[in-house]
Amino acid sequence: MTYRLPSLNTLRAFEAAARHLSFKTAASELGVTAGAVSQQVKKLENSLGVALFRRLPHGLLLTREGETYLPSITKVFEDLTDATEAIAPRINSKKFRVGICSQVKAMLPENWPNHSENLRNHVRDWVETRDVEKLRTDEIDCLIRPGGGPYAELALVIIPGTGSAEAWHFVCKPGLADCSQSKAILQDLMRIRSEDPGSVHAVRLSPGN
Amino acid sequence: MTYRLPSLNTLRAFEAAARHLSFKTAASELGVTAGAVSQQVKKLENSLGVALFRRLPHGLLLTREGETYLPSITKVFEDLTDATEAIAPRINSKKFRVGICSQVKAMLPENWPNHSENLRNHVRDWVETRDVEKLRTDEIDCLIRPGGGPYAELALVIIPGTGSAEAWHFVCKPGLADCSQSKAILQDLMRIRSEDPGSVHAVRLSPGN
DNA sequence: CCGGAGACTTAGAATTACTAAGTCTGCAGC
DNA sequence: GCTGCAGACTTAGTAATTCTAAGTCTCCGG
Repeated sequence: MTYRLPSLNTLRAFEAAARHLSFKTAASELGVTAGAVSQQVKKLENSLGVALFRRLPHGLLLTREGETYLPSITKVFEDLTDATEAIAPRINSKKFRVGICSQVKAMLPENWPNHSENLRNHVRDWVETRDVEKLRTDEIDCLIRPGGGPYAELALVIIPGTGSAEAWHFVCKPGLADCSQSKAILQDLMRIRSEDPGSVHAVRLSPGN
Repeated sequence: MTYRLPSLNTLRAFEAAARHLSFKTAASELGVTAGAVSQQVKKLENSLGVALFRRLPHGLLLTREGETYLPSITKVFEDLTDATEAIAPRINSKKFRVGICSQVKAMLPENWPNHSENLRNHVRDWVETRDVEKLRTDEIDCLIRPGGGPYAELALVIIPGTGSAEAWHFVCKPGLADCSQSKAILQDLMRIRSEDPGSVHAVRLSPGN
């Protein structure tokens, strides 16, 4: 029962690239650079010993093997998604209800979170609050506010301010800290806080800080 | 079409641990330490927000969610294996025919490669040869011999000797260098060459050296 | 003959996974 | 009741992988 499998990372890269027939577009879907996708796909092709794409100067074509492989891989990802949602529905399919302190809300774009398609996919709505208790009662899934805490039993990610601006705290249940919804929201907050995005990094702390 | 997926590494750890109901046994199947499996499973549980195991002092039990998840995950791995074998049959299902130079053979255990279950799973048989040409004619899948080369168009992994012992060369087609068969064989050779395994590392070179 | 788009390559940085060593808990044998 | 053992857990440090950034190449269109 020892499976010999290519790594999921390389398969995701392949699947996205094959759907778009473009490393660049795939990269933006996956939130990485085109070089990363290129490397992952090459790694997959090496491990299989089979070329999946024909590289053209302006895009990609699937080889016969790639053409055969794509639908199977897509189905595997769908099955995996279904299986995962069956046991952890909230995490995987539900959009977040976001609590935002008014002070922070004032610094977000007018139409947040509807300014970005990606964010709309991850956020159901938001309520103005700074009450951590609403996390425990499940009224909200995450909370964004200026400092505070400690947040025993909750996960905290600190979003530093640029210059003298105050840091923000992103708080949620520990199981939600690494899910895609949290990541999308954090990424957007980071972007908003810094037009020099290279210089600011969120600081992630363990639960209970 | 953006899937939200747990990482394959964590799923493999879960699947093996769930089948064996033991991190330790799973670890030995996967060729890592029990701590690594424990960490991976915990990471998966965190990302799902659901406990998959109940930890007992002397073993594991699946939770209801784990019980539900296991068969789906097993099936996903099987489907993935099938899909992969359909486009790259040789790499994924066939056992290797190994070429070994007599000089090296003399330094292997009497019953190599039948001394280890893992190795038996990856090696069909071996022939005494040092002829690189047999790789190109597909009579063998990999070749183990003392130095030599260059091996244009072939992949080479160098297995250093301890002390003054001569290094060995593991040569195969580029597409085969990273497959599980090669890995299993290399791992075993490394182990044989050093009872102080921490001090020796195979050196992997690009094709064409 | 340029300029742009997209794929490729590479070094180095960032992230992730693994090991090693030590802790804790309960069972089995004395 | 001790003592030894087995297996899971934790943590710090290391190893391996993945990603980015920056630069290259090739072809197409103007």
